[in-house]
Amino acid sequence: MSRPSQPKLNTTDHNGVSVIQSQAHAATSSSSLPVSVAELQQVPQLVPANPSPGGGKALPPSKMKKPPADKDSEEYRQRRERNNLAVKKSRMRSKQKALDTQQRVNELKEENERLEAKIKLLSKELSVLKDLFLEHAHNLADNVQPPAGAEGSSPATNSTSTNGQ
Amino acid sequence: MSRPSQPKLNTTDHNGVSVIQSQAHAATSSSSLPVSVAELQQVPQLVPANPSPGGGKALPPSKMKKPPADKDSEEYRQRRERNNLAVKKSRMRSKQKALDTQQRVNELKEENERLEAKIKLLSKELSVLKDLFLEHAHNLADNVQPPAGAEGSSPATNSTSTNGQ
DNA sequence: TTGAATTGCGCAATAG
DNA sequence: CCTATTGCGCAATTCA
Repeated sequence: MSRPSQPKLNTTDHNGVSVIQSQAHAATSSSSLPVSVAELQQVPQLVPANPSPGGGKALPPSKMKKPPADKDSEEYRQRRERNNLAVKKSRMRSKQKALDTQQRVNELKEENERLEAKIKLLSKELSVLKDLFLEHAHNLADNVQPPAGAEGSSPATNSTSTNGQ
Repeated sequence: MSRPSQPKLNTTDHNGVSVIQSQAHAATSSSSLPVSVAELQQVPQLVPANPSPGGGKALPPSKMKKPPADKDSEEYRQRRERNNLAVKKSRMRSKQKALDTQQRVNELKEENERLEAKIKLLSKELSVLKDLFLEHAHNLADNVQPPAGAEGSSPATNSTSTNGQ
């Protein structure tokens, strides 16, 4: 949780030294094995040994920390490369996700506009119908029963306010 | 796991070598001299000279490249630090922006729901009013004019379909 | 030309 | 043990 490892030290924290042999990938000709010297670099074993003492089973709490990092070790290089790939992948996904999210915003905004337009339309329709309704109601209430169709007799059209959000 | 195995463009791109002297601020040794050794490291001038050829004006194609990078130069360190700062800042903003965008999505989604609910409501209201209207229209059309308020005479309520967009 | 801002990349610590 | 994430520094580029 959180980030305990935060040495406020500025320049060069863990990095310290980072010498990488420039294995110019140029040539590519014959010399197949570029680096392979020094593979017998034994790390100081923090734990003397663990030859299944007694029963000969279980070895769970092997609190083996980390032998710093065998620099030019073959395996080291391999791990680094793997990690580098993972990092690249992860970052790619991250970026993609950001793009997707941005696009989502655009889509939602669009839909929002559509919905608002629809609301406007419905509101208008409603208001019209209500007005018509009121008009009739008035006619009925006033007992005004014209013999044959008589419109345009409403001086003040009560505009019903649309539901205020 | 599928390991595409990177072809060759392996590590050490521009990096090549990256040795960073610890430069522990704590005076580890007696030489209290802060830092100022080796400052006369002149870089090989890539361009011999540029004595304004022709007129004494204009200097567009001054292909002055960058003397690689004076490693322990005082100014170098300063520039690095500045850049590191800028990088941190930039990344912070970038991350913040991503968060904001994500939140924007949430807000828009919320508003969308609200709008849809409103649409549903309005549609319902409209449908009711329309029905009522039709009913009355029928009554009038059928010339059904009860002496004094007599409703409930519509056996089949015509359900007007709501406008489907 | 200069300096800040971005960007791609590798390293190491750590989370899962 | 391995991959995925994350913070960080370096260097090349792009912007102003």
